Amino acid sequence: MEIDLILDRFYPLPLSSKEALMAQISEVSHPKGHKLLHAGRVERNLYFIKSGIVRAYSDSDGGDVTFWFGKEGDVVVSMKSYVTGQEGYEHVETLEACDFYQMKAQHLGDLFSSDIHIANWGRKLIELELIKTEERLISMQFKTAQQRYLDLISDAPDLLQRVQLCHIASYLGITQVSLSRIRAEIR
Amino acid sequence: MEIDLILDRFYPLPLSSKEALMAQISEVSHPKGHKLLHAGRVERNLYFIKSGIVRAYSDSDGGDVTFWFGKEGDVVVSMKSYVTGQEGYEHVETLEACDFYQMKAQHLGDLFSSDIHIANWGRKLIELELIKTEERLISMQFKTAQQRYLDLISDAPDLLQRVQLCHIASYLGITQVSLSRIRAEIR
DNA sequence: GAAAAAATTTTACAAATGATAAAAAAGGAA
DNA sequence: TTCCTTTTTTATCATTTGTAAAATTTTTTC
Repeated sequence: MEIDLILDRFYPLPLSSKEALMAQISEVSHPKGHKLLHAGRVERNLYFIKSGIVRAYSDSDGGDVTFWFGKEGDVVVSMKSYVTGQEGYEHVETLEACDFYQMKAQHLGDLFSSDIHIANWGRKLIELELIKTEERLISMQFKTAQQRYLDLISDAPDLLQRVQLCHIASYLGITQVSLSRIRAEIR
Repeated sequence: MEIDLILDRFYPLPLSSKEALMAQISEVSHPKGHKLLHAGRVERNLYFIKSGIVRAYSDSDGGDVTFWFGKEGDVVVSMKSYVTGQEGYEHVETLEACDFYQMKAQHLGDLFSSDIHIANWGRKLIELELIKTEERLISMQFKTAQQRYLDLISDAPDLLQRVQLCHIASYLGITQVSLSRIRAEIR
């Protein structure tokens, strides 16, 4: 997905603002398995996914817990790190070979201060992210694992083809064994 | 909490911007049990809590599920409704007699378009909200109900005094019986 | 303060999920 | 292909959580 299209996904930008954004963006590619963001660091870059798929995860007692998948058109940013300037709690790794559009968080911050259209574009981007997170939180709170799995395959059927089941299980908040049982029941 | 202090919680605003915001704000009070926002409606107002406590909840099969508590200084808004202009999925009701600062979403939108400081203030407000929601999602995914309860009483001990346990149980994603078991274990 | 209502806890049993280990299936490399 | 590694499924048992109903405590009302 071209950067031009990605930027337009969130909020209509005047051409001059879009160009100001694009002037700060470079392209970068990473192979499958590359770690893009590291928990415990203050991350200084953010990314838009041109192609490929990534996951965000946190360390836990018995392994890691995936809490987000990103694909073409999505923004990759260590939210905690970006918002508060403190160490982030998430790792992000590529699950396929990926192409990214890369930008320094500092540069984006500068644009927020100088261009009101970009400030509102950034606001909208975060607002949409918040809605999605809120909806997932609610579904974690009052849907069963089986319902969450069914929702997932209807919302993002390609995920099953592209992502290992162990990551999907942890994204759903269950063990891989439980997921396997659910899949067997449905069949 | 005075509106002046509330506005400053998120982002430093120049005096002129703060005054522009305050010019659009009026005060309103509601008794305990009042429904401030309704699921299924497009809500046109947002609120800052001057005093009191509220909960946001969604309808579910067997009753309602509380997914947010708001108290002094917090913003009350139907996020879905406000962001997308579509019907919201949440109800908000007062759990105590409450005083609010009220504002029309439309007016705030106008200020976002005309005042870059307010646009960035709004962005910061949402960013902080997103962090909180993300942290809760992660804790739902990889902490036990008991850990979540312990976190809650250390983060917001006053909640236990002010809110019924059935709401706290549903906020934690468990039944009231489970919560009761946890409380008995800890004692 | 007593009666009534509401909120919380307890109990017993059922269902769902987790932990572990082992088997089966799928995918990759020589 | 054939071997080897990784991923997924199956089976067993232990633990957690849910459901429903009763018992207890707390709060409200008169």
